[in-house]
Amino acid sequence: MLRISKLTDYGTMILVHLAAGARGAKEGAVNPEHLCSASDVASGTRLALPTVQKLLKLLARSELVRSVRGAEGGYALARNPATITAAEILDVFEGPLSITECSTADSRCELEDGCPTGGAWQKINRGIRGALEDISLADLAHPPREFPLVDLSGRASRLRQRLPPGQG
Amino acid sequence: MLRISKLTDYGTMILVHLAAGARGAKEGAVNPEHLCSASDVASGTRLALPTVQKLLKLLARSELVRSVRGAEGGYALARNPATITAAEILDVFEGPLSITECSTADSRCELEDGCPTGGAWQKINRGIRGALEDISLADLAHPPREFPLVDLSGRASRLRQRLPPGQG
DNA sequence: AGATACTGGACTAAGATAGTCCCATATAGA
DNA sequence: TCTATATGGGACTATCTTAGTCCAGTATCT
Repeated sequence: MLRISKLTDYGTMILVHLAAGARGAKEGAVNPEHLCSASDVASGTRLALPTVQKLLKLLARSELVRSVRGAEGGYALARNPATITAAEILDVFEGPLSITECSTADSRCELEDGCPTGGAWQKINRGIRGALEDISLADLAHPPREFPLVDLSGRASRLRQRLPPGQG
Repeated sequence: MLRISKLTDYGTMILVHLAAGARGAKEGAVNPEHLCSASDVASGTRLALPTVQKLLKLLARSELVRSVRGAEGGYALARNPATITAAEILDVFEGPLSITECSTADSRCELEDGCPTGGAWQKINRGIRGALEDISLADLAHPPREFPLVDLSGRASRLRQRLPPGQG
């Protein structure tokens, strides 16, 4: 099935950690403004420090995380976790890549003329992306029991008999 | 974004070609029962022959394609294209892999206890998979303008303002 | 028998991935 | 000002995956 890299998974853990904010700061209040150092994050997530450093650097270059240099510096979310989407997170770590090569902007598909799939995977990709834009970092931190994804098909569904309505 | 490999893309082209069946056979009728040789498929899809041979071998081992050996042999779909799902196609070429490593059956995630994402990606993965099970090979051959995918979030949507109802 | 065509597997080159390390730079506080 | 603490930028390596090719074996039709 479709895969995201380990680093993306780690990166998500880091973001969730930052969203939880200053756990361990004074009176244990959750405060996403609180600066966490890379070491804080590494011990909090149990990931290796060099890996965490690398990923935080990446995140700081994106618009999801801000950084403060120097002693007492660190990292914090740049925006409210509810406004950061899963799609944005994937963009940071995997780039704006597409489900197939021939659907990225700068690679011309030399088979396109006779391509019998007519870009179906690309359309599916856009559908998935749209769905991921509806999932926020806050959701990732406190996920519902399931993410009921429905109707990629664009038609009345024949096969579906999954979740009853009204859960979540 | 989430990616499928080139080979999966090629494999889909091959399946679509087989679904179109005996184009070029007598009176041009579409007949998915018609046996196509690897060379037929290669010239029909403009893919390299060795690659097509490799992929057809893979497909023949799955339950999607049947093969007949010997002179006048070849490959044909084993089932009606409307009953073959995009999820099954991905399974053949990418294996029953998951969006993250720690959600496959035989790899234990040593971070699971403290994993702050609580398996959110895995849940998203199941959602995507469910949606892909609603897309048939027949759909891939004649895709709608878009695959409107909705509501991965499990809540009322805040951000959505995409496709108007009633298209497809 | 000979031609056709699938079967199984080996093999290679190129690229992506995961992880580590080093040095430069910025800041707070003694 | 000096020092400790942190981030910033990037190089580097081992390993795995991917894409693509090729060959020897086997089945079947004419």
